[in-house]
Amino acid sequence: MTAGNADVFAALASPVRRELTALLLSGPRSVNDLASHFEMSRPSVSEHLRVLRDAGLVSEERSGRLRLYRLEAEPLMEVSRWLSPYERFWRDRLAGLRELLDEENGDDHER
Amino acid sequence: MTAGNADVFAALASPVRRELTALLLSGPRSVNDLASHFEMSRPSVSEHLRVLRDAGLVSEERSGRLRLYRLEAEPLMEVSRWLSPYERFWRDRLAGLRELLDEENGDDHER
DNA sequence: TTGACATGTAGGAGATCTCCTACCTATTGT
DNA sequence: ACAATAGGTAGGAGATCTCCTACATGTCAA
Repeated sequence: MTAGNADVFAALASPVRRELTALLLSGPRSVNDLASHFEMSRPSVSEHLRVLRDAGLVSEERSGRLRLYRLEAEPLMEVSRWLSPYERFWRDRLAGLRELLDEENGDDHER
Repeated sequence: MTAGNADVFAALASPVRRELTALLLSGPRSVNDLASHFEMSRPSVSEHLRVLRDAGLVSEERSGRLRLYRLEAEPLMEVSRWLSPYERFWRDRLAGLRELLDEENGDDHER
């Protein structure tokens, strides 16, 4: 089970785990490297990494005695796909709002 | 405090709450209307709505003895903004993948 | 081989989540 | 005013989360 069966949103619900994914944006990192950015113990970071792994958000690659964690794109793309109907929703909303503003004052706006 | 102080990602971590926001895409709905789509008790749905409200994802408007819950765009836009660096990430990744495939097309590999 | 390092796992304490069943309040229709 | 309707809140049971400290495992260097 390398894949992501677990809930991606639940995995991203923790600020710690979001920071972990942010750290991994710049490339793969070892556990100790990642853990050094937090106050909490290294084993706790390890557990957060497991949650991310179970959600498919990261993968691990062994390299000697290091384990490099790497960000995986697919689950994030899922989030993006989930978001798209809502993007349409707020675009419509903003369009409606602008219409309203336009008709409420005939002034010309800058920009 | 109508605004969303609570964690949007945590609010979206629950499948029930994601389904609630999906239901609200088509427009404002009352609590009973929303609750009718779930197996769980109405008070439990009410609590989920509170979590969404605390995150700013929905707002409530009283209309007689009904309370209409309405989807709010702003927190979803925050999610979208959070996502954008990752979008860049996976685009780069896909671009790299295509490059790799293109150059593998030239020579023949086994399989 | 031995020691040092990198990391995962076990087990547990305490906090939080999720659901329930009462119960309370506000609004509407008669 | 009274009953019915809509919906929030209290309190609690059980599950899950989050963190910790040991401890186990695997790898490298001497």
